[in-house]
Amino acid sequence: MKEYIKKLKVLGDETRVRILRLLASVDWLYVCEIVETLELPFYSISRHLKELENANLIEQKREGKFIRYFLNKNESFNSKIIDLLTSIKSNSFDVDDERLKKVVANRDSLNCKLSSKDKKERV
Amino acid sequence: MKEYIKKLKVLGDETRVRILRLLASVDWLYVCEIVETLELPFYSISRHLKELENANLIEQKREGKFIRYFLNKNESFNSKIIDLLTSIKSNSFDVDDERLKKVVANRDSLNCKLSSKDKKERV
DNA sequence: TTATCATTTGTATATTAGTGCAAATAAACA
DNA sequence: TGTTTATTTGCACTAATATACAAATGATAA
Repeated sequence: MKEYIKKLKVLGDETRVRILRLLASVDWLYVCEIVETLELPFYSISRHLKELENANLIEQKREGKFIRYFLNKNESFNSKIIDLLTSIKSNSFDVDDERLKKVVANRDSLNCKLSSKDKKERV
Repeated sequence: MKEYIKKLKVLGDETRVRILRLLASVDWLYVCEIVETLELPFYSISRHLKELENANLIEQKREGKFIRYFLNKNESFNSKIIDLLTSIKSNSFDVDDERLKKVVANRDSLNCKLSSKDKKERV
């Protein structure tokens, strides 16, 4: 499929848009931080991240036990997409932003084990 | 579904992106002109137009036997989407633009019957 | 080496979307 | 009125996506 359609197709999902917006507001995030922020199961976030990566919208880098994800800023079309997405105003984004702030602030005491357990119970 | 996701979702299809680009380059088009330009079956174009309309990206207006479609320019998010799409460079768009030029030039002698027959035979 | 933690993946199932034909509308015209 | 033309729609079929669980992988630490 054409590269640009692949990118556009991947935008048609709220979780993926939320992930892209998170990554647009900080340099990078661990998978578990995204899980924590969006309150969705690990495997769900993982699959969405893979789709975003297949569309070359994001990239990853392993850091020991953790994996960092960050925006791929090497393509001008990507930047235009991010501009479009960050222009959207929505309640759920505000909530995400709030939670992200806390998660990043507590990065030192990061403990993915607890939060992912949390998630399972809450669902 | 949230309005903005509905719009983004609808962009994940090449035919719909091609339709939006056509409509961005002229004031309006008859359905049969889009069929003629994109060389796709009538029913396929019709269905895609309906999806674009459901997402409030385009509007229609009947003119006698024909129906005109045109961009909905009343939402700023729509304009941003159109800007994004028109920034894409692609061979197939060039071909569309060429054909559209001819179709619009021959608008006076418009004859949808012939061209849609054409389509069926070519497929 | 075993245990633990972060993340991904295989498989199964459910849901949604795309494709194509033929029939249905809606307007115009003979 | 019946016919033709432009467009939409119902239905059947196939293909793509989403969702969930459990098991697998890859890294670290005990």
